[in-house]
This record gives sequence, C-alpha cells and structure tokens, in this order.
Amino acid sequence: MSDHILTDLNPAQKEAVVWPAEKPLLVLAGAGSGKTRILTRRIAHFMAQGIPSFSILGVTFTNKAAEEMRKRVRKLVRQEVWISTFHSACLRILREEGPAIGLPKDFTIYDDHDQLVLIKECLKELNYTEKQCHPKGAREAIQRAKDYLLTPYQYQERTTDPYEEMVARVFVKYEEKLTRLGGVDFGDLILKAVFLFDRKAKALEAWQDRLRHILIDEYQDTNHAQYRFVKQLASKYKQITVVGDPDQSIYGWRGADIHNILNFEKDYADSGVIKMEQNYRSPDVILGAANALIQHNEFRKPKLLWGEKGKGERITLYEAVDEKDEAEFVIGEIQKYQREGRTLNEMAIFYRVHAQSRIFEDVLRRAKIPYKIVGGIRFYDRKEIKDLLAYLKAIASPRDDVSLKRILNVPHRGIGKKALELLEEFQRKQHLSLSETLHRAKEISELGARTAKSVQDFHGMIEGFRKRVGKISVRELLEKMIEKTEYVDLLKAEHTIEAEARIENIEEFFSVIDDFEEMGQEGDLPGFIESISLFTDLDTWDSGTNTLTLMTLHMAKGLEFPVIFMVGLEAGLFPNFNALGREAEEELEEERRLCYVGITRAQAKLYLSYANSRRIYGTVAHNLPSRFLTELPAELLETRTRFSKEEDEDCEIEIDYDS
DNA sequence: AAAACGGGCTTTTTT
DNA sequence: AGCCCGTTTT
Repeated sequence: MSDHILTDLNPAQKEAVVWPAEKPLLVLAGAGSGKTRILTRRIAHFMAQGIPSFSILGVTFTNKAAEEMRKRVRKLVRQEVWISTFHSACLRILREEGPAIGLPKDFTIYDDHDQLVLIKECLKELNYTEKQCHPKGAREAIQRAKDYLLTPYQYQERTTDPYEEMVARVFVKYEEKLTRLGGVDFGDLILKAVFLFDRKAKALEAWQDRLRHILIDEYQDTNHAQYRFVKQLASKYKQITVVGDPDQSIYGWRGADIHNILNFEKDYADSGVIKMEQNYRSPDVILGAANALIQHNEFRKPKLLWGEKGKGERITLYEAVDEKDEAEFVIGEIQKYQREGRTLNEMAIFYRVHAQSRIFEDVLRRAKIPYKIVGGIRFYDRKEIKDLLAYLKAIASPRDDVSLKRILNVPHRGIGKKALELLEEFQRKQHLSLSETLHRAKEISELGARTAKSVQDFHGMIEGFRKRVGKISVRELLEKMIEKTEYVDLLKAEHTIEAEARIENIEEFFSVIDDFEEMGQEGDLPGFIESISLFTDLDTWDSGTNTLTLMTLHMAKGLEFPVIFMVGLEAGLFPNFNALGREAEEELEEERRLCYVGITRAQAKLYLSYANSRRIYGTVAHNLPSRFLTELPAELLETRTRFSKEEDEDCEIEIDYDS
C-alpha cells in the first residue's frame, strides 16, 4: 500500500526500515550512507503500519536537521511528526510538567552568555578574582557537571583539589541565583527532565505511554544526561531506534560519550544491528582517503566505506607560503569553478578554528564574492542584538535581573556605577527583584534626586511596555522601544561605518521577528524569546542562496557539498594542540575523526591545504604539515604550490557526475 | 558621579 | 569584536 516508502533502498537500508517497530535497533551508518533517509523512511513505514504519528518522537542534533526530517516525512505520508533536538523536546516536557518539580511556570532560558554574567556576579560575591577563577573555565566545569547529571553538592563532594573546591562554591551560588531568577540553563533542560522522570513515576509513565517509539539521530554524540533521558523514556516499551557512526563522534569535549553507542546492544537486549557501509556521496578517491585516515585510530570498530560513483578526481593538496597565499589559492579555484558553471552554494571552506576565517573574509570581499560565515561571532552575540533582546527579555520576565541590569544604563541615562551599587544594596537588604527595587528607588536616600528620577522614568517605561505585551505585535513593541530609547537615533548620530553595520543588524533582527510572527503567533513575546534561545547560527543558514559558505569542521557534520576546501592542515592547528590535554591519545583520535568528517563531506572534489607560515592570534607561527596528511595514501593526492604550473583544464576535470 | 577614551587581552570546537 | 580596567574629561 505504501510502495514509495520502500523504493530505492539497498538491502541494508531496507532491512533497517522494515525492522520490527517493537524491537530495538542500532544502525551503524557510515558517512553518506543514507542515514537521514533511513530515519525518515522508518518513521513513514511506522505510520503506514498504523502507528499513530503522535506516539513517535524523533531526536536530531540541530533544529535544521529536525526541520529537514519533518519536511521529508510530511512528503512521504502527509502527516506531522514530533521531531526536534534534545533541548527542544525537554523544554516542551518541562513546560507541561515543570511545576511538579518546583519549576516556575514561566521559567526563562539562560544562554551561555547569561551564564557568564551570572558566574561573574557569583565570583564577586565570593570574593574571587577573575584571575583566580576564570569565568569561562567555571562555566565549562558547571556545564560538564550538568552533562553528567551532577548537582552542585554532588560536584562538591567529588572535588579533589582547591581549584575544584572553588569552582564548586561558585556552582552552588550560581545554582541558587538561577533558581531565584526562575531561570534554567541549557544543561538544565535535559537535567531537569531526567530529574522529573526520576522523581515522578506517574509523569514518566504517561510520557512513556505517549511516546512509544523513539528514534535518535547522531547517537554517537549524546552525552550522559541525554543517554539517561532516552533510557528513561524507552525503558517501558524498548521501541527505540538509534542511528550513528562512532567514527564521527566529535563532541567528546562537550561531554559526548561514545560508549553510549558502543554499549547499545548491552543496554537493549535482542536489539538488531545493521551496518550501512555503502556510500552514496563521494567518489572512490575521497572514500579511500577517508578509510585510510580513520584506520589510524586504534579505538574503533572496523568499517570500510565503499561507493559506486567511480574513481573521481585526485585530492589537491596545496602547500601555501602563508595564510594569505592559502586564501588566494582557494578563492582562485572557486572563481575557476564559477567560470565552469558551478554556483557558490556548491562549495564550502572548512577550518578548525573560527580565527582562520578572517583572512578569507578579506580576500572574498576584495574578490566581491558573497559569503556567509556560519557560527563565529554569532548574530545573537552582537552587542546591539544582545541589547535589544535584553529589553525584550526584561519586559517579558520581570524577574530577569540579568537582562534588566544590562539595559539599565543602555543607552546612557545617568545611572552609573555608584547608582547601581546603591540599588543592589537595597535589593539585597529587602530581598527584592531588581525591577521591584527600581520601583521603590525613591526610598533610597543616598540616590541623588536626578538619578532617582532617571531610575523611575526607566522603570515606568519598562512597566509601560509590559502592559502592552500580547496586545501589540513583537515588531511594534520593539519599534516603540527603539523610538522611546532613541537606540537607533543615537547610532545614526555616530556617523561611523560601525554604527551603520549595527543598524543593519537591527533591521535583520526585525526580519527574524517577522518570520516568527508570520508563523502564526503574533505578539507572543515569550514564545519569540524562547524560539531564538534554542536556535543556532546553522539553523538559520540557507543552503539555497548562491553564497559561499565558511564554517568550522564541527558545524559541517551532516552537511555535504560538491567541492570542499579544508584549510589549515598544520601541526598544532589541526590536530589542535589545545585540544590535546591529559588524555592525549583519545583526544588525538577525536581530532582525526573530525578530519574524517570533513573529508567525507565532499561529493566530488576535495582540496586540502596548509601554510608554512601563518599569522594567527597576533603572532606568526611556522607550523609543520599536519600528521593527518601523511596518513593519506600519496597516490590519491596531487600536490601544488603557488609556483607549480597550472595544469590543462581538461585533464583536471574527470569527475563522473551522473553515477 | 558619569561618560569617554585607550590599552591589553582574548579564541578550540557548541547544542 | 567585545570586554575589562585604568585614566582623563565633562
């Protein structure tokens, strides 16, 4: 009855799709083997068998992947399925069940920047300097602890040295503050859901009965908290499908535990295991390079990718004089491809660290090639966007002191350091929120008359906006706010290029708002804030527009492009020395997997390059070529330098695009 | 007391 | 490019 669900599948793929829905299934899917296809078809197949769509939960790594998968399922069976990231899924559960574990109904999400602000406040109160305890270091420790489901007190018990004890005290304070503010951070979303399911057996069972079929993508990159969440949900019916590739596990530094996938068969008795090694993406040269590279990893299960796309063109290795030479070579090749009819969205540049993007930006701008950097200085990290967002957050959540404090004197309204100190002192003594403190500012005698007036005016303005939430659209709200605060007018008055750029970003922000409001919920301010707090740069990236894409190798996972330039293959940069810590061997293997991910993104042609001298982080480094280059079979490479002769075009192009 | 300015530092990867 | 911090200007 539903032939289209089973057409164009190879035997392994078909087996994975039709594997009984009642049984656990592990699909070890090599790069480019049709992983997404299996998941969507399997979901469609479930529904064709009469399994209701509302009993299915699909989990992917990014919102973009989730959207893509929803779209494909919709096309196959014309039904909507709940497919989202772990974070979004847990958020939805907590919105329903939060009060059962003491979460306020209107809890807000604190992103990593908010976390940092909060940690800095904690340090101040505990009299630690930022030299003693680096805020970012503390944040990382806290995030890792949450990935492992540790409470601050459990973390404290496990400390082994004075530094960790210090972090533990910060963690305790941080958690207190967060609770008081009615906030949860990213890690909390998963952690609290697990906590809920641990404590409330009834709630757990209700969700188990509701979501009887669970499918997880990129299972090799799940952390312990996510693993527990899945295990809780799946433990009653054990109707779980996981798909992943241990060779593409690249988030160990973020708490991902490769053992989750390696131990799946032990966790779920009678599970089916299906290996998919046929690759539909890349020609043999690229698969050969990928296979050869990854075999240098000692801790892995054997696997060999093979394809039917033909030999393909050799990988070009470019030996650059310096980073400028490297960038100019890459852009030159891109222009050559453009002349041959390739579009910019068919090509991409991958690098190990964001800092490498600068030189490419310079050269691309000069060449007038439109480009988009995914990640890096994210749109939502820009000062002006953070300011406006803080306004919206402060209006939407009166308890959000962090946001309110950010905008208290932005733009300048005469509420400086001293005034803030007085306000905070009053706040502490009276146990108030910052908003309530502002309301009662006239009770603080030390505050000058002019400052007190300024504070009251500010508070009055915020209160005024709060009353209009829901009555007017988010766009109108922000427009009125910008008008009242003269935020844009003040930027215009600067008459600088920088200010111009900021105004453009604000316009871009309005189009984000419009996109949200067109989806139906006009005026839903909390909904808008929530939607962007879980979105990443990648989620808004549009692969359809004719623009060149630049991104880190981490962001490239799951994507594919006909032509790929992997740059900066130098010892120290990639593998990255900073990534090699105590468990150097394991971490080196993760770097190698990252390289493997990069190579296997190429659908037709791959370029690798390194520079003999590179200016980065303000100094000039003379790096040796990456060890990964020597791990590739020499016969798959053709080496070029800026002095080597251009080869004839016709012997260079020998790719068989049709097969 | 607030604002403006300049120097120094920062970056490994991010849901 | 942003943030912190010390110094100078308003």
